[in-house]
Amino acid sequence: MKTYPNPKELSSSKPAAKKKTGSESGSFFDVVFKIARKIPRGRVTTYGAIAEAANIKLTARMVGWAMNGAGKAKPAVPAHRVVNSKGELSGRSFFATPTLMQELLEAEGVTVKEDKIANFKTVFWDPGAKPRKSSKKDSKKIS
DNA sequence: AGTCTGACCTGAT
DNA sequence: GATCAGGCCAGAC
Repeated sequence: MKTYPNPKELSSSKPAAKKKTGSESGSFFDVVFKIARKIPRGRVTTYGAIAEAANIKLTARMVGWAMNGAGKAKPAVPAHRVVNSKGELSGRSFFATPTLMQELLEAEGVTVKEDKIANFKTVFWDPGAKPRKSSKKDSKKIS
């Protein structure tokens, strides 16, 4: 819906370029982008998980906002690998095409059913989890 | 400076 | 088990 008086093109945001005191995290956007880009192929994560990995400083909502610049972020952020807690492609409408998100996921080996991740829990990847080698299967229980 | 929205999450009813 | 409501932080007008 957009209550914007003049949607035009939403070209006001400019997250990139914004150093801060030299801290690793320039903007909260950067943090989200970093984690989003860290998502392995064929795997998906949730906004909440990213927020948690970001330092709790951000909330799940903020993560979604950061994704607003994902399309402009470079390299492009795999926002299609980010879904909500329900495993639904909530932001699919924000993509170039509402089906692009699903296509990308399926192209990576992720099974999408009805705009939702089929084995969401299976393909779910925790940004906070250590990238340890696959010594064992990641049996994670989502709270 | 104040207001409002926003790709969410969790708890409570 | 499903639905409602509140909360959260940050950017844009």
